[in-house]
Amino acid sequence: MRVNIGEIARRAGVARSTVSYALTGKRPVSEETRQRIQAVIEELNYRPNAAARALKEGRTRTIGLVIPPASQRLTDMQLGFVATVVDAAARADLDVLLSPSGGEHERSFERVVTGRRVDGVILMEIRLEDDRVTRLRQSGLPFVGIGRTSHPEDMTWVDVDYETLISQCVHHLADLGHRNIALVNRSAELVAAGYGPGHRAQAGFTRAVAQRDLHGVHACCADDAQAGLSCVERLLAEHPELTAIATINETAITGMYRALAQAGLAVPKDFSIAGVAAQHLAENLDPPLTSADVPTIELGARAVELLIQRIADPGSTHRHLLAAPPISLRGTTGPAKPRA
Amino acid sequence: MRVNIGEIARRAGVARSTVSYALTGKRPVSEETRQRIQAVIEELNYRPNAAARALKEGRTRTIGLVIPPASQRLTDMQLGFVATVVDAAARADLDVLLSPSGGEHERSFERVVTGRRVDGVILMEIRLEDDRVTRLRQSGLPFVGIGRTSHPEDMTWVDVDYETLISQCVHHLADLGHRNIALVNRSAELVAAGYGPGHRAQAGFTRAVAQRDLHGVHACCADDAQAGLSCVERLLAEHPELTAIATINETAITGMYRALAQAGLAVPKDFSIAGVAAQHLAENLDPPLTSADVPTIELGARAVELLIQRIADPGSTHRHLLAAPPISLRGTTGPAKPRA
DNA sequence: TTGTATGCGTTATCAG
DNA sequence: CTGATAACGCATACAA
Repeated sequence: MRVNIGEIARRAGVARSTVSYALTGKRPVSEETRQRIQAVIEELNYRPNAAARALKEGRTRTIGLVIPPASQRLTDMQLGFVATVVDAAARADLDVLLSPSGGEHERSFERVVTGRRVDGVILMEIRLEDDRVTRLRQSGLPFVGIGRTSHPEDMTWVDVDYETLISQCVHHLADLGHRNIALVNRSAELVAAGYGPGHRAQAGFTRAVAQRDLHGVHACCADDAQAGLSCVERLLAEHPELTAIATINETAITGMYRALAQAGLAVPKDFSIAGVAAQHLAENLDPPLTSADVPTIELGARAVELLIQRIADPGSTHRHLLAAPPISLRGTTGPAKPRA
Repeated sequence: MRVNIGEIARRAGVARSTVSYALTGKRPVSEETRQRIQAVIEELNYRPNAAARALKEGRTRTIGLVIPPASQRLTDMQLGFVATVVDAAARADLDVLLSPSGGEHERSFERVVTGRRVDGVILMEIRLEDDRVTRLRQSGLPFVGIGRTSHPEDMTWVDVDYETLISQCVHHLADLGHRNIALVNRSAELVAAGYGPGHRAQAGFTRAVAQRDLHGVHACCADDAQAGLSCVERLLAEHPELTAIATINETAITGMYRALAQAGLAVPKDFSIAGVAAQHLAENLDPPLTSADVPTIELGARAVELLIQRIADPGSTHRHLLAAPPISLRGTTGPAKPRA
C-alpha cells in the first residue's frame, strides 16, 4: 500500500524525476511517457507524500487557524469565521490545521508556530496586548489577525469596527429619543484580559454617549443566555431609567429578551435593543435583532486572501480591513417610552 | 532563522544523534551534555521540523476531521463535536486537520486520505451508503465515524441512537395523551441522500406510532428558523388534529416556536414539542426544550480515544458506542388538549 | 555514554 | 526530452 514515486517510475520504466515533472509540469515531458506514467499512477492510486514534499519544498500547503479554546463555546460570529476560513482555504487548495490556544493548550499553539507545520497562521480572538502576536512576530511566520492589537500598524489584519458600530447603535437609539442606554459587553474576564472588541465597544459607547449628552451604563455579561437574563434583570432593577440596550454579546441576547419579557417590557414598544451580531443569528432571533451584521464570510475569505499574499511575499507592507457594516433595521428598536 | 538539529549539535559540540536522543529520551544521555544541549535549544528556540519527523517516522501526529461543507451552516450538535474533538486531540498532543467534504471540496478530502497527511480520520455526517467510508476503507487509513452506515459492523463508530430517542419522545407524548403527532425531520435533500439520523428517526417514529396506535405525520424541514416556521405553519393547516411535534431538527426549532405562537398555540398548554438536540441549545431556547440531550462532549472525546486505539492497533476489532441519553423534561410537553 | 552512516519520498541541479 | 544524484531534517541501527 505504501506506493511512492520510485515505484511509479520503476513500473513506468522512467526516472523518478520524470515522474515528478510529469506531475508538476515544471518541465516538458513527452506526451507518450506522460500518459504511461499517468496510467501507472491511476492504477496504483498514487499521491505524493505530503511530508516528503513539505520537507523538500519548505512549505506545507497548510495554514494554521488559532481559535479560542473549545471549552468555552464559540460564538456564532467566531463559528462563521472558522467556517469561511476553512472554505476559502479549501478553495485555494490549502488545508487548515486547527489549534485551540489559551488555557491548557499552549503546546498546540507552540507546535503550530514553531514546528514548521504550516505556511502561515490566522489568529482569532486577539487581545490588545497579545503574547501570541509577539510569538508569531518573532518566529517570522506569516500571519493575519481576525482582530487586532493596540498597535495594529505593524501587522496584517481584518477586524470589525466595534467602536464605530456601537457608536452608531447609540446614535440610532438617541435619534429615537432614548436618553438612558446600557451597553452590554462580553464577560468581565474577557474585558479585563484586554479583549479588543470589548474595549473598543466601550470606547465607542462612551464617545457617543458624550456626544449626545446621554446617560450611559456599562455592564459586562458572560457568554450565555442565563447570564444575559440575570444581567438585564440587574440592569433593570438598578437603573429603572433605562429604555434601551446596545450590545456586542450575541450569545446572551436570548437571555436579555427573556429578562425583558419577564419584566413585562415589550420589544420594541417599551424597550429597544440593538447590537453587533452575525447576520444569521440576528435574523433567527425572535424577534429578529436590529443589528450591524458582521460580514463573517467576507472577512474570513479576505483573511485567507491576505495570508496567501503574505506567504507569497512576507516582506510586503501590512494591509488592514476594518469592516463597519450598516445597521439592519429589524424592528427591535422604536421610539423611547419612559418607564414607570 | 532556519535552525535545524545539526545547528544545535554544532553549537553544543555534540553529534546530531545525541541531540535527537536528548530530545526523545530513547537512549541515556549524560546530564551534563543534556543540559548543554537544552541550553542551546532554548537559546535558538529550536523545535524539530514536523515534516522531517513525519517523513522519517511514518506518522504525522495529526488526525483529520472531515466535516460537512461549511457553506451549509453546521448545527449546534456538529459544532459541539468539532469543538470536543479538537479539544480531546489537543489533550493527546495531536493536531487536527480540518477537511470540508462534499460538494466542491472533494480535493480536500482526497488530499487528507491519500496524501499521508494524517494518521487517522474522524468522519462526521455519515450517510447510510457513504462513498467516503468506502474510500477510507480501501485506503487502509484508520478512521472512526461520528455516525454510521447501514452496515455498521465493520467500522468503528460512535453515534446517537436517534431511532430509540425519537421513539421515546413519541412514547412520552403518548403517555401525556397525545394521539396525533408529527415528526419534523431534517431537510428532504438530506433524507433523500440517505442521511442516517433522518432515516433512523423516521423508523423510530413509525415504530412508536404503530406500537401506541397513534396517527403520525412525517415532514422534512430545511435547517433554519424560516423553514421551521413555514413547515409548522403547513403542518398546522393541513393537519388540524395535531397536538404535538417530535423533532431532530434543532436549527429549525425557534421557527417552530414562532409558528405555534403565531397560530395562538401556547407551549405546552396547547401544544407539546420534544426532540433530540444539543444540551446547550435545548437549555438556551425560550422556552427551554424538553429533549434528549446528546452528549457531544463524551461522544467527541470517545471518538478521539477510539481513533487513537485504532491507529495504535489497526487490526483490532471494531468498537461501537451508541448513545441514548434520557429525555430531560424542560417544560415544553404537557397533557394533550384537543385543538378546535 | 557518544559518534557515524543510512534512508524516509520529493524535487532541483546537473548531465546527457 | 530524459536520467542520475544530491539535498531537505530527522531518527535509528550500528560502531566505538
